Amino acid sequence: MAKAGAKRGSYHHGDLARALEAAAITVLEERGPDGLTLREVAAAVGVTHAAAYRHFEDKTALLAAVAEQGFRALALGLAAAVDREPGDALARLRAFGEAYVAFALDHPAQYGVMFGPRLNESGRFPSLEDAIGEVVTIVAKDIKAGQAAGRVRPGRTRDIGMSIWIFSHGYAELVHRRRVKVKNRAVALEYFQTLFAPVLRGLEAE
Amino acid sequence: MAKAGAKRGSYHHGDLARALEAAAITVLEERGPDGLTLREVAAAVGVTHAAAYRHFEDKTALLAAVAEQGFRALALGLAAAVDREPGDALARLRAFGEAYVAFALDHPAQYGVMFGPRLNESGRFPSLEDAIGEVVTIVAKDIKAGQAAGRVRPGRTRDIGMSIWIFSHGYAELVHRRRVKVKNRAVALEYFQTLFAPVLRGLEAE
DNA sequence: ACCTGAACACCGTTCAAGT
DNA sequence: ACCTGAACACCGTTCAAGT
Repeated sequence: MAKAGAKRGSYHHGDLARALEAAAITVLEERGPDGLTLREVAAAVGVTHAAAYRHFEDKTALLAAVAEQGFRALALGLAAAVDREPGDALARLRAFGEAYVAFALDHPAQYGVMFGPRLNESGRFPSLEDAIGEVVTIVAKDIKAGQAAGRVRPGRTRDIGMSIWIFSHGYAELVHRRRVKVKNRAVALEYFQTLFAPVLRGLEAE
Repeated sequence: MAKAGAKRGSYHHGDLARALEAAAITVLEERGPDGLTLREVAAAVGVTHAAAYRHFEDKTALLAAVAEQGFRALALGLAAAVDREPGDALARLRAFGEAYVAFALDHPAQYGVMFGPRLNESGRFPSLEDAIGEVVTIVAKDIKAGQAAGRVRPGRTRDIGMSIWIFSHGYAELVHRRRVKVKNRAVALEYFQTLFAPVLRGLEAE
């Protein structure tokens, strides 16, 4: 049982670290954020669970790697969505929020790890912090452009970015917890637009 | 070690169920949402961990009871805060959001349980659902009053309530995860007001 | 009726030992 | 240098046995 799951080649001289990260994401999306065990991840890769400790200090370190990879993927997705948007600064902010929610909906378990366990207490994993910084940078850029164009209300750019993050994250969270009830992905995104529009209106220049 | 913690009286004919709930909340706020074990809760009450199963079907059921109690306390706090507010409907909505965030900040671990583990998948714990309903009812009442007074934008009451919930929850979540950086409770509440004001402005009648 | 004691399967972590 | 095997302490859950 422990050696099921194939992967014939030995990981001697392979990249076990990345193989474990990838397997962790797979297991995560199958079993949910709580069901992840180091032992199953190792088994999925065809290796003893103790082998993981050669590459990750502990289970938290593996989760931090998964979270970091998630934030980098999120940043790429957000940048692409914003660049794809032909409208003005406000339209780009709307696209940002929608792409953010879409990522959370499409990777629920990974998103759960990104925000779930209190990773990075006491500043372990500085590269995780860097990855989060990328996300923040993306909104900030468009908010400044919007302010320069007189479409977004003046004031601290960071505050406006936070508001957008808070609302997008809060929405994704409550959908995951089934407190916002939506039938499917399409409806979830549509309902987000409905709720997000008035919020954005509050962030417009008067 | 297992019998430390005092509580001289036998729980034979006492209310072990509620004693376990109370102990769970204490342990939770000390150890954090992840560090809670059934065994430590039982030990804190002076009972074998197996005894808990006479009162709760499993660990999840105990957590659900903790969550339910949390939602009821939250509803009481929100109702009190709103009633204390002398201003108009919008001021009451602001008071609602602030009281919501205050509760989350003051009971971080319990709040984590209320939204953390995927409790209540497949409709176990219907009374938990009831408790959540109380919270929703409170906002709805004031939104309707605000709409009647022409202060809150017309449209689906539920949507506006959701937006307020989403923003308050999202803020509390990101503070807990240290993604919103604030020095202390007072600053956290003040910063919430700063961010919440423009959002509320978007929900005003035009 | 309510709780204890002991067992079971499972987990994260460690470490000597193999190659 | 990298992985295995076996051990350790701990967990949730179950159940026969005590009172």
